[in-house]
Amino acid sequence: MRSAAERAHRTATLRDVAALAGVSIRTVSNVVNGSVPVRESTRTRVAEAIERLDYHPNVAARRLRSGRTQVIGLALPDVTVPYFRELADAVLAAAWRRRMSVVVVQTQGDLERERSVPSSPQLRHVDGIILAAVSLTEEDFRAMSGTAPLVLASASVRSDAIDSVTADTFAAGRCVAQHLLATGRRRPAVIRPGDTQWPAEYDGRYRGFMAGLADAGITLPESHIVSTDVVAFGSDAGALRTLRLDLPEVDALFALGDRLALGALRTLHAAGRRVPEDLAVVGFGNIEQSAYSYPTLTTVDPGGQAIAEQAVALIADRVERTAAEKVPPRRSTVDFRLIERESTRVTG
Amino acid sequence: MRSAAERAHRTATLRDVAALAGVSIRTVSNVVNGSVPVRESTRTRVAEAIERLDYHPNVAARRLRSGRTQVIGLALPDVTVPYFRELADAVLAAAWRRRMSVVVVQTQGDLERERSVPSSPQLRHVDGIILAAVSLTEEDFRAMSGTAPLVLASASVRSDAIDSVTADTFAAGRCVAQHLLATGRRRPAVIRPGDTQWPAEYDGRYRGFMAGLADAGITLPESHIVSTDVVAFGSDAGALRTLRLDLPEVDALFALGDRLALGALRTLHAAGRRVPEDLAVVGFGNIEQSAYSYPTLTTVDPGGQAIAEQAVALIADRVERTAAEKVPPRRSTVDFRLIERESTRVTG
DNA sequence: TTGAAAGCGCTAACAA
DNA sequence: TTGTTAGCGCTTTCAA
Repeated sequence: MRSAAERAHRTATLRDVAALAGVSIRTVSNVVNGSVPVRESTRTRVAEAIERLDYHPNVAARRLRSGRTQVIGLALPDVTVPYFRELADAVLAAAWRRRMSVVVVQTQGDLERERSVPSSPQLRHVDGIILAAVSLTEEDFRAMSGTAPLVLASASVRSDAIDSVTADTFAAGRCVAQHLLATGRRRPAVIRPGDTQWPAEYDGRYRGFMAGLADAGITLPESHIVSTDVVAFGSDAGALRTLRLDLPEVDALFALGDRLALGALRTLHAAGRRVPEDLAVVGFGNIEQSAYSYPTLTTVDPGGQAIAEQAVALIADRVERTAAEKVPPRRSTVDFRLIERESTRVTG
Repeated sequence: MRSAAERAHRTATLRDVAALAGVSIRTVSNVVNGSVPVRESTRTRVAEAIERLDYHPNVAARRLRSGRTQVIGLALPDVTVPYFRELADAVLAAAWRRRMSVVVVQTQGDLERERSVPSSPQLRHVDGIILAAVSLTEEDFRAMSGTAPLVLASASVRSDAIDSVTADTFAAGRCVAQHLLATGRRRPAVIRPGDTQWPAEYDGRYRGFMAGLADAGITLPESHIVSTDVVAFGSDAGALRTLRLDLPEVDALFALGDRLALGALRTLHAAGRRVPEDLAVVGFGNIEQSAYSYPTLTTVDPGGQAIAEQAVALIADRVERTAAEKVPPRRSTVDFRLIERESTRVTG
């Protein structure tokens, strides 16, 4: 049985092209792959035959021989979560530019599923895998090293055992603290996701923020560290209660994620507290909506675009080199940017 | 050179397993595929050998022989757009359950890119393609029929030429009208995306709504049909201006998409018009945020989950049947649901 | 029920 | 610069 995509008209093979062009299949292969010089006149003749027969290389055969697929895997928690959705978008775009296909697999951030990514049957035929892990630890990464080319691409999770590209979320968190302090805020609070799900994802920015405050001699009281559930948080009543933002002395709020920040904005508005006049708010992620909220949200752009771009480049590079070449794990850090918008604007 | 995923330890092949089990490769193949009965004792021996060698079938070789890949393609405008993101999520989940991989390709809703989907190199090796088209017309679909198994899976776009699964958006639009009328509203307005980009996507629900109003003898004046840009709409100032919702007589608003509706909600709130007291608002899409807005949004769930599930089932079925079997195009309609929330609640 | 063997279409080593 | 050819690992026909 022929491939599904090829049923219609029996597809042309190298052999057909060779016959039509009056050369050997070797020559056709050379023309197609451009790996070996071919005389111009021959090339033209072959090209014509290819054109005429609408020849397309059979990927499976090529793969069977060469081991390359031009397919990469992208494993992430869930395309529904803003940060990962935007990572997916960027990876897809970067891969497209390089004429590679992307197989997407969702892990739901589940530890077991993340662990089994490199051995997943769904990813068995890929050249390399971009893994946006949120639950794995260094131990897991060590176990994974030495398998297929693998690049870690979360904003926060990095490793010494395998390639990783991340944002320096610690520095970003510290930068948020500095920004808040620089605009005259002195009594900040933090909102973080309560479900300890995906702790690694939020840890860096949290510690960075605390460090930034500590630099200025500020320590947060327990009551100014609020934990809440990201999703439930969306419902305003719940958020208001959770937030206890009746705390009147708080003059700045760092929400560890944009969704959290957006929820806070709504809640504060409903509660009659003015942003940024009474209270500055900063998020993290620079998701699309953050530019359209009321007021628009100051946030950190963790450089998802750049992370994606680099991750794809790293994979491509690893794949390029043959098994022989041992390249030690590389760690690459992408620049974050603090996007200043209305929610922290200095007023009157 | 070996496949990337297989470099580590030279992977076992059928031959290795056969040697270890003391049978021919034919028998091992039979055990692996379960296609032909195998004596129980033989089966056990082979299974042990497989286990011991950690044998995994080589997908490329299998594909080269059989033409199947267990990979399907998903082509959609952009994983960043709520409806398509949720479609992607559902397709990924459905495919995962069937142990299939999904290659995702973004078209940006661009006509040319949608047209070239079936012949795209990125999708050359898939068994079938789920296409969420927004710009193609019946003519394009006809041109595509007869190539790889292909299923159309937008909420609105259907075809006579190829398999399609959609929601009955016309009925849904009409249902919205009925709901609004049933709750006592008499002077509705519509907001639709102004950029005529992806017209097909919005056409059904729009016409359905109009038909529903017509049933009750209502015709909308021009001034009550507002066009606006989905994204710019997010900025409140822009929206307010665009909306001209100073129109004081309007008591109901049908926004053809949830994002539009959510924007309207914010705008109305800022303008001091109360929802649902002064004005009812209905969206379309049932995107996650619609459940968390203030007030929560009444909207239509076009059954994206079911669409995805069915699309995957249709593809799997098409792939199952060999080329010989001609199955005529099938059209499948999925149930929509009107999700009643606060924004249309009857008050007082 | 099992074995032997013929390719699927391609890449690349070896020859010319 | 080009031709010849040996497989890559698997499925499947034909025989036994």
